[in-house]
Amino acid sequence: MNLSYLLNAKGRMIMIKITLKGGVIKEYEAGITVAEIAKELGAGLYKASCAAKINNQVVDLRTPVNEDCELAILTFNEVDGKKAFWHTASHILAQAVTRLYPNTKYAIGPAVDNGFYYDFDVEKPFTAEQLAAIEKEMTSIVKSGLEIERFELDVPAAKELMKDQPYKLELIEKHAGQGEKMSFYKQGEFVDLCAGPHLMSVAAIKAFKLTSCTGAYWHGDSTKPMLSRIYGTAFPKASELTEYLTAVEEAKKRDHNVIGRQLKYFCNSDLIGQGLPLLMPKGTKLFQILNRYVQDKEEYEYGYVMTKTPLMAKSDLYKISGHWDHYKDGMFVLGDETKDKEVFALRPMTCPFQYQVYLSEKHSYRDLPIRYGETSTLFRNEASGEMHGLIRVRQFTISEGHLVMRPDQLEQEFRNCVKLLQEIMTDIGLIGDLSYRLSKWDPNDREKYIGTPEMWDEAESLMRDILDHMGMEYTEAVGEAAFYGPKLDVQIRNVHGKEDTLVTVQIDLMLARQFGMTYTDADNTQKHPYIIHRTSLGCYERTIALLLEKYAGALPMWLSPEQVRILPIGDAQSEFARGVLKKLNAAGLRCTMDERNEKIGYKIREAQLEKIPYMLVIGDKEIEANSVAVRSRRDGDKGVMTVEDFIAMAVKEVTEKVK
RNA sequence: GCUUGUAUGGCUCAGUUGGUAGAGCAGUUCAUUCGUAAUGAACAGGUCGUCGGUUCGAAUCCGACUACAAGCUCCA
Repeated sequence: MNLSYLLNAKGRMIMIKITLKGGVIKEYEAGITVAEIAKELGAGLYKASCAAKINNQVVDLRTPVNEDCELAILTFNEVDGKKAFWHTASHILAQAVTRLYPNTKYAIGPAVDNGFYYDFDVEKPFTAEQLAAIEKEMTSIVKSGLEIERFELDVPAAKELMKDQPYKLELIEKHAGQGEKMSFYKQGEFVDLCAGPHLMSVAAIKAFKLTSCTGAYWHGDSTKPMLSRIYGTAFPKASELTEYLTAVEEAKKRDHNVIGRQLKYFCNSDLIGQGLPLLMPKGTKLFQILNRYVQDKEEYEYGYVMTKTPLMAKSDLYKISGHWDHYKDGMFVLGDETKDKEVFALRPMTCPFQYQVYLSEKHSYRDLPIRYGETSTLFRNEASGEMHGLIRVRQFTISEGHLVMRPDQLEQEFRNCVKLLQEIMTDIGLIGDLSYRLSKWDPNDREKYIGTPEMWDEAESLMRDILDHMGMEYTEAVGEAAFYGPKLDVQIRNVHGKEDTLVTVQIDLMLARQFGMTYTDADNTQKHPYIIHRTSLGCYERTIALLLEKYAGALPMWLSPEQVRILPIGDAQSEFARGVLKKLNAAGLRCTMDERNEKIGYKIREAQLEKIPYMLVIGDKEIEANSVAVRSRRDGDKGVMTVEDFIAMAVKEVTEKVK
């Protein structure tokens, strides 16, 4: 290897200045590797090092440093350190699998948010039973402490090395045009085409666990073959692994799909069908509370007017809107196009319906914006494997709205939509769990979208500008837009870590043209309005699911279907207790009474398990003092107070929406 | 739609190598009127998701379908 570039004119080693964390500058000979620097800085740091950043670029520990730079050694405590750690774990997994199942073709194995996976092409997909054996093999690999070497090959040599690995060949082919060399990592007999970075040896992956196995399409493309994916996670210390696994188990206990059924918020019926949950009385009450809250807020604070439009329409409507061409697979079509004179379809979105309301009269620029709101039930024929509790269903009700406006009003209206949704998310307590995503179209997949590239560029840059003006933090995602325009998607994770869109605000410059929607401007010309499609609370079913998970079923007082339960000790207190019940109901509190002939401990246990915020125990002592003994589900016995004091306290908790 | 699992009384689960089902909770009835997370007893409740196959015999083995779970794809 020719290292002459590391020498100066006099043939002496060039010294370079490296700025470390905290601004410390150290001098090293050019060509020193990051790992050597880490070792020089301290054995502990070297042992913990996973990767590094040179001038803010993530690099492998083996990277030679040839010029002055800023250097940060990354350990498992940094995100990119974790990624390298997990990526190395995925190689150990692949090595174990290829040892146990020599005919395996291996595809890709990256780090993900909380661990790693590796995709394999095997004759029979892996099942959970096989994971233990694979883990055992992984353990022996880790114990062997194999060093991990990195090397590079040109394309022909890379292809020769990977000649038995079709997926790797495909990846090499994909990168071949870029003129770069292919990098490989080798640990013992196992070699993988891989961009890295990786740890120096397999020995650090002490605590790991294979968590699940499942199918996954090659390149995430459902037309490609399905591979067998194994998920796992790993940590530097066993205690951290245990902690993580315990946290995952704890999170699953909050699963709305479990507690929502347990607490009788919803159920399903085989006879009714998949993705069609039934809201039970408690779920319906919660729906009603949220719905009234949203409708009032939109009408009285944000200037919305309400519509109530049909749940279905003739195919003609969807042909104009573009749904027939772009969304038909997702719709429930009633009738047979080839035979019936008229074919109807249940609506998958509200937009074209509210547009018809707009179109029913002439509009002046002075009338705008018009903000249409609707508690709108929608129907989407999701593929059978996609349903999930209340989060993904075939019929759902959304806090829907369409704002029709002049272009000059767009920014203000958009800002108000975001403000509204943030106020609502603050009130219900989910604000801290949200992330924002600008969902853009995919210019390489024109089929999926209507409109011209110019219109898309305009709509997307309008949205980006507004978001930037607002100082919002957001990510951008290609190919996530609606077929008619870009979206600001408000994302949230469920207990399984899966991300879904909770709320969306969309800019639509296209559909007004399709439908011939106009207003008369000040210069007496007809113009197409801009439209914002938006939700505020999102869809009720999904939001209810996330609320149940957030609070593990113990909803805040203002959202609780049953806020107070009165528990008389015996029949003797019934009359007094009924009087208390009346007063509480009159104060607007959702209150019931448990008059059953049961012991007080039994009644308390039930109310506690049902997560009723307050229990009022009434015995002779309370009657005598004209009071109630208050027990909170959170703090237990809170002592005795007068009915009036309790009402004042409870009402305050409701009005202030205490979490 | 795809991959892997799962499916036993309202709920949570047992059911050993195939010999037509068992518990706890919930329910009903009776007794108990009780002070901060389960009073006691008795009774009732299931052709083991559906359909078909193998077998003298199927909850148990095989197949198809339906539903549920996690993941992939898709999506609010």
